[in-house]
Amino acid sequence: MNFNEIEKKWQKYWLDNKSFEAVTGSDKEPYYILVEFPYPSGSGLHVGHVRSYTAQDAKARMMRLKGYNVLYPMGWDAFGAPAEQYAIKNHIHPKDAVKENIKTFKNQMMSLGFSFDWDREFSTTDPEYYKWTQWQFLEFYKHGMAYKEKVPVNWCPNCKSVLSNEDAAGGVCERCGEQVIQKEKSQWMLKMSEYSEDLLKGLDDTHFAPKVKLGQINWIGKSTGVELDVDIVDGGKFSVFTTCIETIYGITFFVIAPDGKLIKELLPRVKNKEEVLNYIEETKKKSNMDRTELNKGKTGCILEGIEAIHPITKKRVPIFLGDFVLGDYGTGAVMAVPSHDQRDFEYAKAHNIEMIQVIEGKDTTSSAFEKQDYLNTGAKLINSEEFNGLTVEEAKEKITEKLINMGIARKVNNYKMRDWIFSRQRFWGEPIPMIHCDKCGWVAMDEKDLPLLLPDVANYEPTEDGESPLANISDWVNTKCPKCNGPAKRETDTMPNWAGSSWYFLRFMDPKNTHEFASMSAMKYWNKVNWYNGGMEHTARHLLYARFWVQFLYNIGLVPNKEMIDVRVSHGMVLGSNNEKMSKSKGNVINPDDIIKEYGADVLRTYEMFMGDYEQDAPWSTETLKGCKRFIDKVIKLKDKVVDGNEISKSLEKIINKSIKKIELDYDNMSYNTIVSTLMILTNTYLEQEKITKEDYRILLTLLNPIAPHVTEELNEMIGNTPIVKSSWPKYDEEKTIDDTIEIGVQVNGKLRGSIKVTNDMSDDEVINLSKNQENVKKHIEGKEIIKTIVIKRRIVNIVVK
RNA sequence: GCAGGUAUGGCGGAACUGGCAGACGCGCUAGACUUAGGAUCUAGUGGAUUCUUCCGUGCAGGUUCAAGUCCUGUUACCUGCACCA
Repeated sequence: MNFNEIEKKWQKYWLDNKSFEAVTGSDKEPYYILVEFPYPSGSGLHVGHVRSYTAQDAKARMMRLKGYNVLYPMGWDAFGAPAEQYAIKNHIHPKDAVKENIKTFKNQMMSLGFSFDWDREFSTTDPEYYKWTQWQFLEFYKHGMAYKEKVPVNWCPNCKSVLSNEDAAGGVCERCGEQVIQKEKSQWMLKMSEYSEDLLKGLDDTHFAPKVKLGQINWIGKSTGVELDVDIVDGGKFSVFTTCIETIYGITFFVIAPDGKLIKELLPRVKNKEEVLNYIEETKKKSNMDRTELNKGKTGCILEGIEAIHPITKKRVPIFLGDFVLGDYGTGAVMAVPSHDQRDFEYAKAHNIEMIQVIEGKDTTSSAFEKQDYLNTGAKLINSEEFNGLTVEEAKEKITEKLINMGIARKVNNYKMRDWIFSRQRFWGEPIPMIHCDKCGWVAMDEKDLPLLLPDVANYEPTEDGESPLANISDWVNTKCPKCNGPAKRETDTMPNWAGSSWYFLRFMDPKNTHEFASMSAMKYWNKVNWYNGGMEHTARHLLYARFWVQFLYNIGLVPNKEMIDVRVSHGMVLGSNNEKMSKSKGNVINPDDIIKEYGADVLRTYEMFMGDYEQDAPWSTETLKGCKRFIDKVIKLKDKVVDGNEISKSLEKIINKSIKKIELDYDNMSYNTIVSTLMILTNTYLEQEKITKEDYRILLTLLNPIAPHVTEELNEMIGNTPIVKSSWPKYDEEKTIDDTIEIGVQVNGKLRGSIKVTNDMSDDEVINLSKNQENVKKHIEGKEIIKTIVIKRRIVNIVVK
């Protein structure tokens, strides 16, 4: 059997017959299965893609056989740095590079037989698509959700571009690994922080995997506490945020952020201006990395000439500057309680500041007694006037109450999640459809003029000064103000690559729509993405951006649900055979094309499903792959045993029914590896038979079809059946999944001593008698007193003796 | 440091609400067929053993007639976040 030929044959058949067309509005029940669309990079499809695409493909094919109207689409996330860099490196226009790469990817996907509805294909770089990305940006802008602000941003000196906090995680550039530094730049921002609470609450309406939900919760980073006003001697005040208001009597100093607004206000009153300014400058030079990893020493200096007043005791308290306080979190200032916070403790030691212990229970001369150690332990307050003797939990309430009554505090939630920096100094992204006019300021482009196309130019490399390459193209930049018609300039920054992927799953529901990004009726029909799969590396950010985007659209009435993704799961990586991440430098990369050529797409698909727990990483093993080839060969060999017959063989009835049931359950649990092993067992059982009927064979082929679609279609055709793709999933009969007689173990004192065959109608007494008559069991209970006998139906017998 | 996850033969991994640990596959051993085998088929394969048992799911305890599974403690590795007040 020439698998290359039959694979091509069936791929053509499916395409010609539109076998996988998803029809919006069909009477069948809709089911939307999604995989993350890839960056069409120059290196082609990775075996990791094959794993998740096959898993979802098998699910899609199975659901179609079960009668669902399945939407399983594919497209291309082709904007962004990887495509641009590839183009620069290979000296071609990104547009052409992307076209080329998409072709490669699509061919590879075709050769794997994925059942995508190719009629719905699009790329985020298509003007017909990014027109709507731009249109949605304007919606953000019109609703006050997009704004431009000069902010200290993460800057990658190598890529010459601004990075979002997410892209600069850990203080290094996500793309090139270069150290990120801080730079002030005027950037478009989306007010994602306004959605913190909604994004948190919305998780309840989803069925994301627990670890995925947790990832979201961690990014949002909610903490509940108290914002407290603090007066300054000789006038003025500032606020601090704390989650430990119970330690208020332990305050011995305040610390404010060197990069925050507060210090700018206070600066005129500071006496040691030079020292303070020096420290501020120093902080600016430090990258994120320095502030977190390399420089945990508690640097800083006191603000001379400024003192705070303790809100309750009215004592004078010094104020310090310290870069362990962040300007953009909370109020940019903290109350420092060195006895009960390790950072404050270290700072106090470094600057010789006194400490007051206010919670009893630990010696605080060498380290702080922190909240994670005292909370919920019944620890009591000391040195806290009328609150002495209260537990921490009681004091938290009482002190908060007192401060609120005094009018100097309020309960506040803070979130780590910041606004989304939406500007990139890049060529290869969606142009931001904004125009700056000296008279009118920022003006949104007219919707009618969208899409704002990227200019066709030869030079698209980033400029030295960090401006977008678009800034050099004066034809494009110079335009007229939509408001006053005077001379104006276009925004030259482009959108981040996360933009296009934040709503692509909506477009798939209605990809050809020319007058809206997707019609409400189409979105209502498909309702939600039922099952979304992607890598763990995207679960935090991409999912958060996409959910934010959708929630915004929902709030302005443009999508039917606040959450448009119901189930989200993440697959494990395919590692190299040495158990390390596949990479060119390690020489452990497996190219799917080579495997398809040598073993066929069906074997590769089967193997990737079989290789291990779907959510866990798994190393590549060509040996195991060969085992899967043997399995497929066995299925082919079975054809020689087939005799006419439209009934299931009596001898196979049980195992067939059991297998169908097991496989359905496994699809729900994403246990793809046990689906394959169940099919292997079924095949092995068939092989033991003298003859099998056409019906036996047809059922096996149908069950295997979602995973190995080509060879099963071919074999099915050879025995004269209509194509599986036009048939339906076999039904099982619950009654026939139960064996009449089974063998169960017999234990004595919990140790296995024998086994017996039992039938369904046997009474417990009969089972016990049978057990006791077992040779080996007899030996172990002889001359001993039987204390207890436990019979678990169809499972086990345990005789307890003394 | 914080949060989460994982730990089962030589290897990848099975084991539903606690109920015969090691399914299935790889590898290995022996045999058959072969000029040949890196093809195929058959049998075996957790360890130890006095051949009947004993020991075995990271480690130490506990609950139970019964624990990979539940509880307490602990170790190692992986992932994410990381001076977030």
